[in-house]
Amino acid sequence: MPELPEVETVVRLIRPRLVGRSITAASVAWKRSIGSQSVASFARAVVGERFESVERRAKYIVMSLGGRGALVGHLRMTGRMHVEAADWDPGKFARVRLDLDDGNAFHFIDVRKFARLEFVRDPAPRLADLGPEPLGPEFTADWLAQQLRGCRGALKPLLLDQSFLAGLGNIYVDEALFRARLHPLTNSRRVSAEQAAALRREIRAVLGEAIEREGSSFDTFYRTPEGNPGSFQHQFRVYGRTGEPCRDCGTPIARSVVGQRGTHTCPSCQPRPRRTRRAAR
DNA sequence: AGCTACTCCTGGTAGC
DNA sequence: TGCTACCAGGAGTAGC
Repeated sequence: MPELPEVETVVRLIRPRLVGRSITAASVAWKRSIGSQSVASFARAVVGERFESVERRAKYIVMSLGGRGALVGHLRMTGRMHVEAADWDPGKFARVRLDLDDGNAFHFIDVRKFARLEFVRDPAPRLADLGPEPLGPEFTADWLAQQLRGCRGALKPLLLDQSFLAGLGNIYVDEALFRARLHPLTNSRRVSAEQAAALRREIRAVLGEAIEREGSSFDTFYRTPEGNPGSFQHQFRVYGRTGEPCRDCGTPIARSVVGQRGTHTCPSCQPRPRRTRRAAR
């Protein structure tokens, strides 16, 4: 499922094909994909507008349409974006199509219908609650250590909270926690300054490496806008490796549930915190 | 504040 | 082969 590296990959690939292009027609095959706006008013809002910029903020894709507004996209689990020649067939999961003035068409494709592509006059309000970018300058070891000291809950749900830190999802949280040798149930308040520094370093490392490899494709869903799978799934150390030997110590990777999310750890490299709350299942 | 549960969805898979 | 049941999960929301 698209997390920060996958969204970044999508943005980098579609940006040069969209910026400067104008929308000549819009059609919507699944109404909820565009949020609560009617298809007619969505089409009125976007047709004739020109893409000025395509940027990523956390897992959102913000496509600015002049001063008139913006398209804000979120791929959730199975969303995809393509810019292709007008006769390209987007398949049965096509949800929104925007024809462009250069003869291409932008396609918003989504199997599970959770993804959104909404027109808003001002994207700022819906991005206002997001925490800092993990690859940005605000995300320092000191900042993380200080924030963690002020929180009480388990580490993993906090890292998944987009208002705390914006862009991580289940896969990269599991990978970063493993690399930092921290158990997902560690109480945030008990993370030392050294551990916070390691966690910050590993979060940035795992995201950076994943972007280099154009994200992770371990199922049939995520593809780059060129239709290629990413390759970071080959670098997974714990995610999806339940029962397989830890690459560092050979101990079988364990699966548990933390915060209703499948969670993968090496029981030996990431020992459970001394004073645990009840582990979920 | 921090939990839990629920909602939205459907392809893939396990079990029979 | 064909059926059913269940699973995955990002984010928003509600309730305790």
